[in-house]
This record gives sequence, structure tokens and C-alpha cells, in this order.
Amino acid sequence: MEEQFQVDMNEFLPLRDVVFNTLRKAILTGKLKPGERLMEVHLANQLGVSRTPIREAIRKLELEGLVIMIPRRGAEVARITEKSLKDVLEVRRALDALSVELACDRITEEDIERLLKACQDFEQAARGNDAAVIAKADVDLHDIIVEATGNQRLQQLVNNLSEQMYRYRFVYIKEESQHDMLVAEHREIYESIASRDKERAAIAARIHIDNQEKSIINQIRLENESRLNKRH
Amino acid sequence: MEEQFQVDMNEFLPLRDVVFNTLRKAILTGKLKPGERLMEVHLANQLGVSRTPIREAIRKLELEGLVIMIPRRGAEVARITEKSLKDVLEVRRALDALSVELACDRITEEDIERLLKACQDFEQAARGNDAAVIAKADVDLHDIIVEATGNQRLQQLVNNLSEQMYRYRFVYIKEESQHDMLVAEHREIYESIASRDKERAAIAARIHIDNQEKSIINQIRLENESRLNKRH
DNA sequence: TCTATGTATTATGTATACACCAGAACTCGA
DNA sequence: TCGAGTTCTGGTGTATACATAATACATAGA
Repeated sequence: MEEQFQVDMNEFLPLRDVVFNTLRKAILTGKLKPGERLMEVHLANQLGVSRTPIREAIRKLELEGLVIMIPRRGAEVARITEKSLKDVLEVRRALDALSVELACDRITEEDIERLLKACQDFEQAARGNDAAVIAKADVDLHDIIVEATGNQRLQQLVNNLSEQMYRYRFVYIKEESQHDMLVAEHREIYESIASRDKERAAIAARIHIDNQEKSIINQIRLENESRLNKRH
Repeated sequence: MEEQFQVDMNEFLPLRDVVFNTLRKAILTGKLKPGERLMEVHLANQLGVSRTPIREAIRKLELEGLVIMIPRRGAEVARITEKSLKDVLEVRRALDALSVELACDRITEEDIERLLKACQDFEQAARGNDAAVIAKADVDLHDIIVEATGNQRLQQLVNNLSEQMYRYRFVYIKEESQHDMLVAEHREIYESIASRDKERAAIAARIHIDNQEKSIINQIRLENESRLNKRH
């Protein structure tokens, strides 16, 4: 075993932030699996730093909801339950709707151009079959929208909420059958923002989340079933 | 000087959490003022602990947005600008609306009773003039609503956002002229939830935030002006 | 065989020590 | 008097050491 996640960022940041980013990425990409314990000395050796930055990084992961603390036992990667995911998506639905509404009011003509470009890029990515490329195109598109709101707090919250379901992104991205729908949904969102139609945009955003929710919940149920079957 | 904020909680918690709670409270109540530096050794001496728990508490405050980090210079209490407050309130408006909508669907008859009680308690508190009592009644009332949503994530986020403006609560609570309006708004929210009328509840919640926003923004402008005048 | 108790190990919680950078104060020269 | 360079101090960043609680394991007794 001994999965080795590298400290790839050579950036000049405090070690705690480097560790924070490294661990976060490891959790989001699934290298650190739900329920897995995060042991300080172990991580410290692995990353070549002392326990101090590790602990400080864990404190941040804790508040971000990516790990949970068990007193006197340490941290473990937060388990995603169907309930917790529904909770997250319920909030995201509201905030995504808010985002597109605000974007309708505030987006510049210039950013509308960028949004169109991002939409086209996504369509092209969807024609291919590289999940990573598609995922990135998807993120880029949504980033343009939340940036256009000009609301930093909203940006931070939406990003954080998206994170929580990152581990399940591949589900609705891998299924080719979904690609056409995703393209259509993005197109609808783009058009409603471009025409600054808040109501239409909000509806489109909600539908977009609804469909993702369906895919992801399905996936979680499948995983749970297969886990239950394995038990026998 | 040397304001002494006590570590009043005799709870059995890790020191980092005790420190975290202590510092948070100090910031929210204004004992630690915006822009004030948080120096580790100083706080450590004051609270009678070592730097380690202090640092870990600061990491959490950092992610919560109550302090900002300046590299190699340490933490200082986050300054509230008009823009940052507007951002917070924009998000809160959406989440409060979501909260009351969900509450309409999910609140139990029992909790409707509690909500009515909380409403009446608030009215009574408003007749008196103890800002702390009124503030508590207000918090209790809103807590019942977000709890009724059954969405823990939403609860956490709304609480965090409320925190950001805690320092300005006293503004719209101190002004007696506002009391009647607050009572009426709460009454409207209660009635719409009790009759499970989502649309009406959402509108009421938004108006409630709108009015708070006005009061608080006014207050910030006043403070800024008086600060500018003092300079001369 | 099962339970309970005691011990050893392991990891967290906390304190402290050292390194290093940044800003303030100070000196020297123009 | 002013400015540039230098030293010095105070603070954060990081590592390490020590204390303590929790778990696992082993052993003894019923």
C-alpha cells in the first residue's frame, strides 16, 4: 500500500497551507478514502515535515467538513452519507440559483463572451471521452458564472459545497448518455444569462442540480448495495 | 488596558476548542476589535496555555473568516467593509429564504408551538429594553426555524453567516423605533410558516434581511464618517 | 471458553526550543 | 536634516520533547 501523494506545489507558502492543499486534493480525488484515519506522525513522515503543520492543516480541513475529529483519536476522512449529500445539494441548489440570478444582473458583455467560449469548450470536451478534461471544462464554466456575481463570499461557499461532492463527479461525467443532457443544460444556462433572464436562469440552474443529484444518489445507492453484497 | 477575557468554559474540551470559542466570542462581542492583532505569545500568557492551542484556534478562525492572516506577520481581526457585509447578506437572504421554505414543508406541529412561544418571548423582550435579552430571543427564534429544516449543513452555514454581522446586531436591536417592525416581521414569518405558505414565508424572510441590511449599512457609514471626522 | 483486569503500545494533546524573517530603531554619511 | 544602510528586537514558522488518554493484547480467574 503506502500510497505516496506528492507535495507537488513548489509554491512559496507556509507549510501548513501546502499540507492543507495536499491533503485536500488527496481527499477530493479519492486517494484518501472516506473513513480513513489521518495519523499525524505518519503523514508527517510521508510529507517530510513535522507534526505542527500537519495539525494546523487538519484544523482547517475540520472546519471545511472534509475530515471529522474524534476526540483523543484523531482525524478521519469524512464519510459521505446520502443524507449529508442531500443537505449539501439542497443548499447548493439555492446558491447556484442565486449565482445565476446575480450574474444576470452583473455580468459584463466581455464575460458573456467568455461564458459562450466555455460552453463551446465543454461541448467539445463532451464529444471526447476524457473525464478529467470534461470535469475541468465544467469547473471553468461554473467558475465564470460565480465570478460574475462579484460576491466573494458566495464564490467561497459555492466552491466549498462543490468540493463536498467532488468525489462523485466522475459519476455523471463518465456516463456518456448524460453528456447530451449536460451540454443542453449548460447551453440553457448560458442563453438565459446572456439574455439576462433571471427567472429562466434560476430554473435552469435548479434543474442542473436536480439531475446531478439523481445521478449521484443513484451511484451512492449502488455502492452501498455492492458493499452490502460483499459482506455475505 | 490589558482586557482580560476569561476562559469561562469549564467544559472538558481540547484546549484548542476552548481557545477557539473564547477568541470567537471576544471578536463577536467586540472585545477584540477589527484590525487588532492577535499575537500568539500574548494570548498564550493571557489564557494560560502554550502557543500550540492558540495557533490551532487561529487556523479555524481563519477559515471562518473572523481573522485574516498576513504572512510572517500573524493574524488580525477581520475588518468588516460595507462590501463584505453586503456580500454576506446577499447570501444570507437566499439561505434564510431557503430555510423558511424548507421549514414550511418539514416543521412539526410541536415545533410550530415552540415557534409561537419564541415569537411571544421576543415580543415580551422587545417591550423591555435589555439588548442582550432581545438578541437572545431573536437568536432562539431563528434557531428554531433552521433546526426545523433538518438540514445540518444549512444550519452551520446560516450560523456562520450570522456571526459575521454579530458585531452589528446591537444596531438594529438598540433602536427602539425598530422594535415594532421586528415584532411584526417575526409575526409574519411565524404565521406564514404555521400556515405552511412557502411563498409568503420566503418573501417575509427576505424583507426581514432587507431591513436589517439598511440599519447595519447606515451604522457602518456613520462609524466611518465619525472616524473620518476624528482624523481632522 | 469467556470475561475481566492489567500492561504495553500508540497516537494525540500540549509545551517548549530553535530558526528565520520583517520591521523598527539606530548610525553614519552627505 | 535627510536618507541609505545596518543592527537589533520581536514575532511567526517549524521542529521536537514530554504528558496522557485510548486501544489492543495478553494473561489470569471463574
